[in-house]
Amino acid sequence: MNRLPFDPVAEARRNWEERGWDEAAPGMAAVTSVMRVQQILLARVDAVLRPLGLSFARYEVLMLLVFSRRGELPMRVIGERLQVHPTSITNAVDRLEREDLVRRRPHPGDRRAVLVGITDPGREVAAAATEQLNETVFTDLGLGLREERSLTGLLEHLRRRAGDF
Amino acid sequence: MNRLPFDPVAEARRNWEERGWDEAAPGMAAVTSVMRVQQILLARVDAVLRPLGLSFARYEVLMLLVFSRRGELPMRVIGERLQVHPTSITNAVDRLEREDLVRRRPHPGDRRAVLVGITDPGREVAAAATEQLNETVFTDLGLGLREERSLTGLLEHLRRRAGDF
DNA sequence: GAGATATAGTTGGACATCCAACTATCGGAT
DNA sequence: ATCCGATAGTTGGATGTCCAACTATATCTC
Repeated sequence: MNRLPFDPVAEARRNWEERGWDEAAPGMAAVTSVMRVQQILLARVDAVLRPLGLSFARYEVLMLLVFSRRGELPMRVIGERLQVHPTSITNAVDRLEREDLVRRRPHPGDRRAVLVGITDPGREVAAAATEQLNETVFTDLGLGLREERSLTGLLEHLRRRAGDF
Repeated sequence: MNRLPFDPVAEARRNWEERGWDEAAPGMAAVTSVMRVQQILLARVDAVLRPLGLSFARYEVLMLLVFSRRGELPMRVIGERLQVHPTSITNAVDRLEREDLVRRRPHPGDRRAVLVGITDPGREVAAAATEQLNETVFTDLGLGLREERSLTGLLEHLRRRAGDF
């Protein structure tokens, strides 16, 4: 991916303001920035996870299970926590199960529900992935600690307002 | 989508710190936050654009052409500006062309290259989409102006460090 | 100026996400 | 107790992204 000789977001904002859309320009710039940064970060994360046979979504599922009391959760809870549609969870769990990293079993108390439990190989892969992500991506985002905290705080505010939690 | 009784990002950070991954915790929180916010914003934008038959990617292509001198650009330039793989551009332009919003023509100076030009209907749709996005999404992100600027600034910093521009 | 290398764009395949529709089960209202 | 709306999960289809491989053309190198 080539480096551009200018900031495309700033360029877009300039164009917005030129047309008199001043009200909307800062929001447009923020939205566009988030989209691009997500692309950048996802690419980094995926590069680490791909050799391990994981996507970011599947990694998140594994970690949720690792952090759960009994190493298992109903599908619904996973979907809620990751804020994605049930179909994405079905898909992710299908793939994880195919590689023996998780296992489905019927929920004892609710015959509609399915419990997903992490396996020992699942724990191993999750640990390896976390170690590499921590080392390679999370400890060096290209921002200082203060900036990272500030960024996370602003995004938290937005998420709260959006009804995320 | 239901509201969670707690902040999943803060919860994840707590889990990270419990395991002694303090170094990586802030970066993990920042990455996770960006992913989630991108999801939220993309959902809002898509909800506006879907009735117009556009996706955010296709909208970006149209706006790039609107802002260009002659209303046309080579595929390569579009891909560079939007920082996506050539295949995504091929896909986006295919769809836009199918709906007569853009048109391909051979590049006069380089027989490998293809110029993409916006049509009059393309300009109309782009204008309608922008009006609605400005009104519905961009002017109310759920952050104050100061916060929006701050957010955009932090993300700009990250993009610059990542080699975006 | 011929051959190696790089670049522009497309194609096919893998994968992830969302939506709509469906089955099965649960649980509340009457 | 029964009906009826809500809930859990899956399936199929559309969309979008990335990657690897390919064709065609341009450009660099000697």
